[in-house]
Amino acid sequence: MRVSREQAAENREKIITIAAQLFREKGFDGIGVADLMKAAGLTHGGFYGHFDSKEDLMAQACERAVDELLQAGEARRKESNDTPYIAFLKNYLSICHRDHPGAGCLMAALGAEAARQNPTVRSAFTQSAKRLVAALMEIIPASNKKKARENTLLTLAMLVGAQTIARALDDEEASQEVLAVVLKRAKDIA
Amino acid sequence: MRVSREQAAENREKIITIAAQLFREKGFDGIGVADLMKAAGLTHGGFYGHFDSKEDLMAQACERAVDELLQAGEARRKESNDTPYIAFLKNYLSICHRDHPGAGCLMAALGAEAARQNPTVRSAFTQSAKRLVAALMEIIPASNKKKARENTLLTLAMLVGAQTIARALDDEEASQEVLAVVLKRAKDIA
DNA sequence: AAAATTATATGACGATTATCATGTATACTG
DNA sequence: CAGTATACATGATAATCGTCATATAATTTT
Repeated sequence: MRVSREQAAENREKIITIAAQLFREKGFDGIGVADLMKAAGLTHGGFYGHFDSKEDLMAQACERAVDELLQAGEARRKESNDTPYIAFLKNYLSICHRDHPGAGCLMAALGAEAARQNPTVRSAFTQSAKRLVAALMEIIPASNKKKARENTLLTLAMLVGAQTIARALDDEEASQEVLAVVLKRAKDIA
Repeated sequence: MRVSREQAAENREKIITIAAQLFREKGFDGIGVADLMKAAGLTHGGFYGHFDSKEDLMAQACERAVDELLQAGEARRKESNDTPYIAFLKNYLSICHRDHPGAGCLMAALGAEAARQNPTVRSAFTQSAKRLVAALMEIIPASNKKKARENTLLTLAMLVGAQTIARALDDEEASQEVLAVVLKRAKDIA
């Protein structure tokens, strides 16, 4: 019933990765510790050997989610004909992103819930958000640094709101309309 | 233990109003039926005499939340020197709105969670969202109807995203920066 | 005024939750 | 290789959840 130190570390990483996915899919309250561990191929008992609490995991899962986002963005940039910024917009506002929140933007999936969490989780979320902003600033077109920051915050707000609304709407046509309108107009903003 | 027909109807309205507030403050999962009833001055037992289920109440609370929003918007419009559209922007992007989600925008508070609810709740949320869009279209500046709709969807996305981010951030300065930048630039969009 | 109806209170149900205690098999350490 | 440490499994804990059954008191209805 004991595994190697190395295997234990892998298990820990897997729990965080699975949590980063399932929290985004189902919300912090939508998935329990036991189901999380089962999804990682373990039982619930070992959880508190790895983490202080569920909230401890929530904080780490926020950072992990952004890790993946930045890494995936880097990969996509190389296989696209568009500029990095246009590629980012197209991907963020895609129907694929709308339908797979578990692999998507942390802020769109968990922003509203994060606002109600304890200081540890909020702090981890804020740090992760700042890393996202910093990464977006690198690829956004702007005449100077001040404008770049403005453009970044404005664009991010548009994108987060667009996915929040598109995901909530029951009406497929209206949902796609939101994504399409924001994509069209976002290109002109920056 | 029984009240008049009229009093019972008032109680029912009160439960919906309280729910519309507390759901936006704490999330659908963040407040239980018993606490909801207690906040309305009742005990939990009578709940199922008024509603089929918690989800039934969630659906009705969405509609109520938008009722209040439109009504409050109407009232504010009369006591402002700004145009209705500018007044709306200033109010939506205010720190007051950020700090009081229970009296604020349904989509910013519950959009992400609504996407994971059952068809009844999603349908009620969608209808409520469409009423919001229709109301915003009436006051937004645009050269024609098509542009008005585009401007509305774009602006709404910006606003919902801005509040989602501003509420989530632990950093007061960064939070206010998001609201300020979006306000400044939103004025030019439409 | 008597009878029927019903809105609410009390209390309980099973299910689910986060967390913790213990046991055990195995990896590390000497 | 012997002994210790520990990662995980099993199982239990108390708390909370949505929901429902029953009792009761007061309103409607007749």
